[in-house]
Amino acid sequence: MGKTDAAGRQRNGERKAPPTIYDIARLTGVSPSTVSRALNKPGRLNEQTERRIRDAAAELGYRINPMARALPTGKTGTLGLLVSDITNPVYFDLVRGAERVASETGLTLVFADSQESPELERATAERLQTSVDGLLLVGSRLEDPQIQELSTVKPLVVVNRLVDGIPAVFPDVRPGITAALERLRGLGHRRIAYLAGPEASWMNGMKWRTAFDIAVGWDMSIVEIKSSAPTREGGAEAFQRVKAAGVSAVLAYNDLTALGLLRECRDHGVDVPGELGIVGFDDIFGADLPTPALSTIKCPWAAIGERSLRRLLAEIDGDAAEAELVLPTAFVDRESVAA
Amino acid sequence: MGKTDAAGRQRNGERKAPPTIYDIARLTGVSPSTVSRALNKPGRLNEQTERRIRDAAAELGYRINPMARALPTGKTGTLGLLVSDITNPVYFDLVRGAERVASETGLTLVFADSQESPELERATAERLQTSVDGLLLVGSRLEDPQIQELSTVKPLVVVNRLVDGIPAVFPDVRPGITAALERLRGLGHRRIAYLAGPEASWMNGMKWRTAFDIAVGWDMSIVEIKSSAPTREGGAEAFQRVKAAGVSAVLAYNDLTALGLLRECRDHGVDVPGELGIVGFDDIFGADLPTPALSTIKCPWAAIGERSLRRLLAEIDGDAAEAELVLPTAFVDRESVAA
DNA sequence: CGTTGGGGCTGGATCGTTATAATGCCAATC
DNA sequence: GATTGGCATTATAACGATCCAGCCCCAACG
Repeated sequence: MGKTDAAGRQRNGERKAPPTIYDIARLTGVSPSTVSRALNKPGRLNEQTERRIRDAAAELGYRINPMARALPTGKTGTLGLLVSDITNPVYFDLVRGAERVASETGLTLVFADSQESPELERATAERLQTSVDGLLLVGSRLEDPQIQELSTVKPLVVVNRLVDGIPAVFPDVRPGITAALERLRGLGHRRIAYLAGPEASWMNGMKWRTAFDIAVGWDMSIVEIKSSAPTREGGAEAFQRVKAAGVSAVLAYNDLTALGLLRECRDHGVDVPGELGIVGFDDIFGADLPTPALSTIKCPWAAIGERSLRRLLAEIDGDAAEAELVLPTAFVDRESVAA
Repeated sequence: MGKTDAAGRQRNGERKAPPTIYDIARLTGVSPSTVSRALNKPGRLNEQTERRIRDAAAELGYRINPMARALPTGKTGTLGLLVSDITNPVYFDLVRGAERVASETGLTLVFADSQESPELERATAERLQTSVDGLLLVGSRLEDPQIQELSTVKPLVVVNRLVDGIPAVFPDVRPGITAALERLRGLGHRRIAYLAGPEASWMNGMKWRTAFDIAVGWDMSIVEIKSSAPTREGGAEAFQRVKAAGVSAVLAYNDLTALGLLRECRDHGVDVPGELGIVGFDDIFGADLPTPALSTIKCPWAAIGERSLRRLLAEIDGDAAEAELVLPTAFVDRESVAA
C-alpha cells in the first residue's frame, strides 16, 4: 500500500454518512420525536431520558442537519450580506462586525458581491433570499421600489441608505464633515471641491448635500467634481479636473479616491497639503500609510456591521425596533491637511 | 392611508410564501414530478409540456428551494471558505477569485473566520460541514490528522499548506524569494534577517526554509526573528530585535509585518532603504502606499482563489485532478530596497 | 386483432427534522 | 373501583424537492 492511501483518507464516495436522530433513537430505545425534543426543548422531558439522549448524541458525534430542519420550520439559520464590491477595504470592519454578531448567535453569514451592477445585485439578492432568513443590503444601487419589493419576501435591512418603510443603519456624516470643514476653514481654505462617488449611491448624495450645506453656511464655495469610479483609479483619473477647478482643498467621497488623488499629486509634484489639502472618508486600512498620511472622516464600520445585524435579527423575530439607526462619524486629522 | 403603509411594505408575518412546484403543477395541470423533471432534466419531456411548465414557473416567479432539494440529493449547492483572519487584506484577492468562480457556477460561498484559533477553526469547520458540499481551508492552523479527519466527512482542499492525502493549492515561494535575495545580494547585503510569522503556519516554515536554503547557497548569513503576530503591530513590535540583530535587510513573513516595521523605522529615524532594506510578502492592497513604497514578493492570490475553488469542485464531482497545484510568485521591486 | 415496445407522465416513497395530536400510564380523587 | 388529571412519550403528518417504479396510451408488428 502506498503512503498516500495509508494516510487514512477516504476515497470518493466512501465518506461516512452523518448520524441522524434516528440513530440516536435506536441507540437509546426512544422514538425520534423524543430525541428531537430532548435536543432542542431542554427541560420538557424526563431528566434521565434527556441525559441519556444527550450522551448518545455526543457519543455518535451528532450534528443537526440544518437543511432538514429548515424545511418544516422555514428558518435556515443563515443571514445574507450583500455588498457592492467585496474588494473595497471599507467593508472589512463592517464584515468583521457582522461576522462577530453572527457567530455569537450561532448564525452563518453568506457574503455576496454585486460588482456595482444593479442587475447583478437584484439577481443575487433574489437567489440568496431563498436560502436565508434575512438580508443585509449594504450600499445598494437598486431603486427604492425594488428594495421594497425584495423586502416583501424576507426581512431586510439596508445599510448606508434610507428607503421608505425599510429599517436602515447608516453613519451620520454631519459631525465628521463639520469638523473637517471647520479645520479647513481655520486653515484659510475658502474654495473647496467635493470629489463625488457613484451617482446611484445614496451616501454620495448625502455627503454632497451635507458638505454643500455646511460650506455655504460658512461662506466657503464648494464645487462637485465627478469621478469615474469610487476606486484609487477613479481618484487618480480626476486629478486634472481637480487642478482645473482652482480649489485649495478636496473632500473625497471615500478614502480610495482620496488615496488615488493623493498619489497622483505626488507623482505630478503637487504638494499636499501645501498646495492642496485632501480629506478622505471611511478611515480604511492603509489611510495612515502614505506620506503625508491621509486625514479622513472615520465611520464606525464595525459598530455599523454589528448594529445592522442585530437590527436584522430583531426584524426577523418581529421585535419592535427603531426604523433608523444612525451612528456618528468623526474627523481624524493626520497630515494631508495642514497649514 | 399613511405614506409609509402605501409604500407597499409588508408588515411582519404577512410575507408571501414563495411558490413551489406544486403550485406550478396545479397551474399547468401536470403532476409535481413532471414539473421537477421539466425544470432540471431539459429534453426528457414533451417539448410543449416543458414549455408550458417553464412559462408557468416564470410567471409565478418560481425559485427552487435549495433546502428542500438538499435533502434527497445531499447536495447543498454551497461551498465553505475558512480563513484564519478575515480582516487580513491578503485574503481580498483570494476571496474575490473564489467568489468569481462560485457565482459563475451558480454556487454560494460561505465565509468564516477562525480568528487564528485552532479550536475555533475546528468547531467552525465542523459546523460548516453540515451545510456545505465542500470546504476550502485557507492557512489552516490545525494539525495534519485533524485536517485528514475533517476530510473524511466532506471533500476538502487546503490552501497555503500541504497535508498528506489532501488536495492542496499554494504559491511556490522559491522564484520570488530567489529574485528578492538576488537583488539584495546585488546591492551588497550579506547579513539579512527573516521576520517570522506564526509558528503554526505551514507557509511560514516554507518561506523560512526556502530563504535559508538560498541565502546559505549564496554565502549570505540569515537569522530568524520571531514576531508576536502577523500584523502591523507584530511588525512594529519586532523593530528593536531587528535593530539588535545587526542585519542590513529584512525579509518579512508578510506585508502586514513589513509595513509595521517600515512605519516603526520611519518613526525612529532609521532610513529605509539606506540603513535597512525591507521586503514583504503578498503585495497586498496598500503595499505601494508608503514612502518608500514596499518592495514585496507577489503571490497570485486571485488565481489561487480560483484554482482552489475549481479543484474543490473537481473533488466534489469525483473527477481526477492533480494532488497539488503550485503557482509561482514574483519579486515586485519598489522602493524599500535600493542602493 | 392481440401483443409488444416505448414515450410521456404520475404515484408514491424518501431525505432529516419539527409540530401537533394522540396515547399510555400512574397517582389522586370521589 | 371507576373517573379524572397530568406527565412522559410516541405516531403521524407535514415541509419541498427528487427518484424510481410503474401506468397509460398509441403505434407498429406478427
